[in-house]
Amino acid sequence: MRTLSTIEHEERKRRLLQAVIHQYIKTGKPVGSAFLAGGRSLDLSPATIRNVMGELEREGYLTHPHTSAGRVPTDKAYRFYVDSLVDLQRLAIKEEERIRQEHESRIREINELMLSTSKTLSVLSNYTGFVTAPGVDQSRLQHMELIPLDAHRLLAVMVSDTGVVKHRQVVFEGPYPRELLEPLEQTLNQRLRGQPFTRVRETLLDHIEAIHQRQMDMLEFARHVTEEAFAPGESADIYVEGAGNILSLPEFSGPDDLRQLVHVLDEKRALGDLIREEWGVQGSGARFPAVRVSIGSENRSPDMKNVSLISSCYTLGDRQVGVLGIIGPKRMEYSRMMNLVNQMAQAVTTALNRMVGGPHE
Amino acid sequence: MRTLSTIEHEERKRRLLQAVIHQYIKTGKPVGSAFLAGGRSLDLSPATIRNVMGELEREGYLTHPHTSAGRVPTDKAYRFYVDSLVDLQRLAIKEEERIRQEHESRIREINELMLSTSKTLSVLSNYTGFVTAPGVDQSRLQHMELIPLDAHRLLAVMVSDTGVVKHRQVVFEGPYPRELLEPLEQTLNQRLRGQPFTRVRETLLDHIEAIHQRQMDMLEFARHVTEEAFAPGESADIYVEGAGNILSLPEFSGPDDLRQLVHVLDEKRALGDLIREEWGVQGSGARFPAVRVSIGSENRSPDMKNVSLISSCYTLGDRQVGVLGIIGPKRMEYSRMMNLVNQMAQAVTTALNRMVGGPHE
DNA sequence: TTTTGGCACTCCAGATGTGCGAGTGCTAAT
DNA sequence: ATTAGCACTCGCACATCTGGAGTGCCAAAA
Repeated sequence: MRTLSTIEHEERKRRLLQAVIHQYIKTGKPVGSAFLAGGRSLDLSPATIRNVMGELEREGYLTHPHTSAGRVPTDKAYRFYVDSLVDLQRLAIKEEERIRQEHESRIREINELMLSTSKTLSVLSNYTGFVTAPGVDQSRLQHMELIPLDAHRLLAVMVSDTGVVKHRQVVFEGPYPRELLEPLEQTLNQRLRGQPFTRVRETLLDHIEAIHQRQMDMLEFARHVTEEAFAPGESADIYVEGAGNILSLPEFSGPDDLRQLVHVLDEKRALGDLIREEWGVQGSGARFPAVRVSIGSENRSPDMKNVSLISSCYTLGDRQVGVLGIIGPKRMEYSRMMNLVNQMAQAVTTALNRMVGGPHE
Repeated sequence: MRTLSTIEHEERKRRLLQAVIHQYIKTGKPVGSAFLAGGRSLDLSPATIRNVMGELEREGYLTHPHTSAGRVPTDKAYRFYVDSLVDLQRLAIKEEERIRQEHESRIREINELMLSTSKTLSVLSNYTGFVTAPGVDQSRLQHMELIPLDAHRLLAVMVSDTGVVKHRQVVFEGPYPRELLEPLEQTLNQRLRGQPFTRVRETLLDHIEAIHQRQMDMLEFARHVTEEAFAPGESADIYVEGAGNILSLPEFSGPDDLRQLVHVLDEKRALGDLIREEWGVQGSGARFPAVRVSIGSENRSPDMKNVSLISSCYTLGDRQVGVLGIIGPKRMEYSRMMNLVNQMAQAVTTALNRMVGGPHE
């Protein structure tokens, strides 16, 4: 029989590995040599396959659960698999339609958009879907309003250019100078429009003496309002849906793995940090690979060593303002899921830009 | 031996039942006659105890998991047990302190109050804690503001007397008459202040012709704003914390029970309805029993047949505006938990009233 | 009449054993 | 380089066994 060149050999190995992973993803059970020999794409005997699998195991792509079980892909194998999925072949039109239908109905507010998005992700993937709301870090103040509530409380309403509305009560010990409300509001709007949220507080406190031109009263008033309104608050607006889905998977039978996972989902703050970290590292500089995949131990959090995270970001203009994605088992249909996440990211981007731009822009 | 009167007999039975439940709550394992005989409070032989337990079983208070296991309390037994816990003896001062400390720090906004409350409940109980935000049904509109965003969008901000702020974008097809903003705002505030939220929409739409006095333009404008601003939106503001806690309990080992439960917690909307229903039935009319307990099958939802729900409501003035509580296994330390929930309800009531009333009232 | 000790009985839980099948690794033949 | 064949290894499912915990009932004691 003809001698195989090293290149051909490697190529075959790769094909075999893909077959193993593919099969394992489908069934979730360790896959043995006999089965693969049965499939038509590889035309080899079980014995040969065994040899190759042996190699792959030595190179760290496969493992045995125990001596006489089939092979199971390692994280390294998944990584290889995902990397080779550059194609990202278009979803069948049908599925694309499905996404639209499921998602596009009645979203008018940011809040609804987030809710709808996480739910859609969860339903279509059958795993856990999440979205982070447009981050305060990335947004700029567009408008600010001070609404008097009573003699010693007023409500500061802040609207960001991403369409997110935040509000905050400002409480005074005694009655505040009501007549200064409007002038202050004007000043604030003048100075703050377009400022990134993160800096708004310091900038303003730094330059607040400029207000002094008017009145001594105003100074204290302005300072207090600023302090309170822009005090760092609860962050981590993250929407999670379908946490239950993931629990019904066979691989999470042990109550230990399971609890870990729920713990992650429970601690939304932590989850938010994790996701932001994932996307924060390399800024929007790199021509973005659109969809990122973290497999098992590649994740920062050890609690997520048994799951994979597929995420993408959505943008407003050219700023990436939020992240969305799904959390599922390591063995999942990566190509479909990556597509789903990708589509959703685009959908959200579109929706967001239209919402903020208004219907006529 | 002396004859026992029926009364004495019943009394003993009761004591025995309590002992069984108590023990089962502690250990989670079926309790047998021998064990109870060992305890000093009952001074009876195992045989006698068996007899009595037999009776209790026939009356539906106890069951066998299988022929030769100890007895396990039924829902009926738990109900009995809870009903007999009228005492609600004060928590040890220490624990009361703990609640204060854990909870009272830095809550200034309703949102933070809710967050902090559910978290506190969860941490102190080690189960799952929840709070429903002050219901829209129970609140009245206190103030309303219309903030122009751009040529065809404005933001309606509504403040309820419970301190909850809602906002909503109103989008116009074309530009709206900006000069009518202030008059409309005034009119709205005049007519709507003090109206219950639930009715605000119809009332206004009914009487909207009254505005007609001014201008024809105004009519359409006002109608559109009203429609959009008060359109029924996402309801179910419910905060849930510590969903993970409950999963680590031995009784939820089977993935089936477990998934049910997570499902409930996942579907916050459903959970909210459930809870509201629980408290909606008999209005605030009855001198309120402060803390309510639903055990297993007493719950409306079949998904909750394996857990108990301990809840109480908090009030603003004399209106009960929200519900809080914990979800835990049927076998839990009812007296302690009921106390906890009770305390928390009082704490939230205090905080809420102070917040809304302001620091000087 | 009530309580109690005794006893037979039941049934689960855990330990132990067995056969089977799936899958491997190696070697010798092709 | 590939393949067939074969011995070997384990885990899994199943049956079997056994100890113990707990019951129900009965007859004796209080």
